[in-house]
Amino acid sequence: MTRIFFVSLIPIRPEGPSGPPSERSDAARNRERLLEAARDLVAEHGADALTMDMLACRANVGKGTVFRRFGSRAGLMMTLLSDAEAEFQQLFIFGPPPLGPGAPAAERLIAFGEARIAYIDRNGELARAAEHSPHNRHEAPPAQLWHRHIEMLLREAGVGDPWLTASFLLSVLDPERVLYALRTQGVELGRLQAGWREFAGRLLARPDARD
Amino acid sequence: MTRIFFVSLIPIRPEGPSGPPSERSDAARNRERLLEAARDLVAEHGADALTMDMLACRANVGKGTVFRRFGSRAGLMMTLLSDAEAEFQQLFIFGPPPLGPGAPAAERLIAFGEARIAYIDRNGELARAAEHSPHNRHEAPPAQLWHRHIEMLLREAGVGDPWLTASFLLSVLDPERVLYALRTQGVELGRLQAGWREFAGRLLARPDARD
DNA sequence: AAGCTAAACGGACTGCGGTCCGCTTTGTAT
DNA sequence: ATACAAAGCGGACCGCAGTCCGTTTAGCTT
Repeated sequence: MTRIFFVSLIPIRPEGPSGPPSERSDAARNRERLLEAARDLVAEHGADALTMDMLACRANVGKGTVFRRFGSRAGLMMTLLSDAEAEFQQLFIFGPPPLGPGAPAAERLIAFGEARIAYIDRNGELARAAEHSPHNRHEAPPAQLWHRHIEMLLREAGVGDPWLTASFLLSVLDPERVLYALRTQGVELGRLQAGWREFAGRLLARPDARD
Repeated sequence: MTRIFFVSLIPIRPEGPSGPPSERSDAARNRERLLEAARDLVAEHGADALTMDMLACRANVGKGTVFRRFGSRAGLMMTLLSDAEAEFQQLFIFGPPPLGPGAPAAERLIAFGEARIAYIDRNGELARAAEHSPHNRHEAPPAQLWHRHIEMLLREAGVGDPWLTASFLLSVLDPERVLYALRTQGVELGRLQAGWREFAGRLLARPDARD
């Protein structure tokens, strides 16, 4: 049985550049200024070093404006990530196997983790900062989508309690943890991915393997 | 081959009540005051609501004193947990099987996770706060001990890259995640433990099962 | 008992994320 | 052109973790 998910694909953030309420011109101008300044600051000093005051100052904008636009520091980081995130989503939902549909669940799960780890290796600091919110946390739209995706794969593979198991697997792929391994512990990207392959492979290994 | 680990068992915190440099009397008095005040505040309002100013005020002590004693908020929480933590350590190192030595690795791992989840259900807020440090994080003595323990079990079970796999499993048992499932998502303790049983069980299932 | 020194003390201060609210700008209705 | 509401703006303000440094005190020495 095929489940159809009504997935809103791109809208990582609720509002696109031109929403129905039609953004006021000064607001649009300020949003551009802020995004440009934020990208510059991240490029120069890294995501962790970016402070909201610094950003407001650089963009010649009041601090209140920054928070009205993005809600929080995490929301800003989310916005900065949205392009990369949308691309990643495309790949595992519509892309070619084994990441996209067409491959067996076990292979798709392995590919998902490998791709996610590579993603974190590239965009990890932003991703980590995007989750560092007192509220939200694991409730951001992308996280929910990953969860549903993995849950579906696990159900396909006949794992009991796929929902909970998906949570477990997402813990392993948490940017905080993955970055800690990559940066602080100095684990090589390849080793991490190989570890995931064995981990996920064992988890979905069918005792009655036959193919 | 049996590996012998020189494990310093109790010292979750570096210094005990009577260290060699012999604590000054006023310092000892203030430490007691602070611990009592901290326990009261946690009992009254929960660990998350405890602020360092509040604690200093309640203990009739300067803020600087609080930080000299515990280093950080996380350090304070660590200290408050040290008794429960030491007890937990005793159980999985010296206690009866299946948690303690004597049972097969797979069973010990399952028991470890179940015990850890129950522990987090009891002391989770403190444990989560104890890890919420900008520095340290996964480097606190207890976490290293758990890691070595799980690593040993995985090696015994013939898992490749036991070190990395142990990191993965500890991600799943992270207080942040477990508490989120228990409190925010409303997952029942029993379901969480059952999920872990299946998860860890699958992971260590030997394809050539014979016993 | 008096003097001395290192340890301990306390609270003002900093930096940061986030909020609030009185003022300004924009787009529209007349 | 003018008036007017609402959306937007900005920066003073708050709470909190953590630091700094001038002052106090415990406990040893003589």
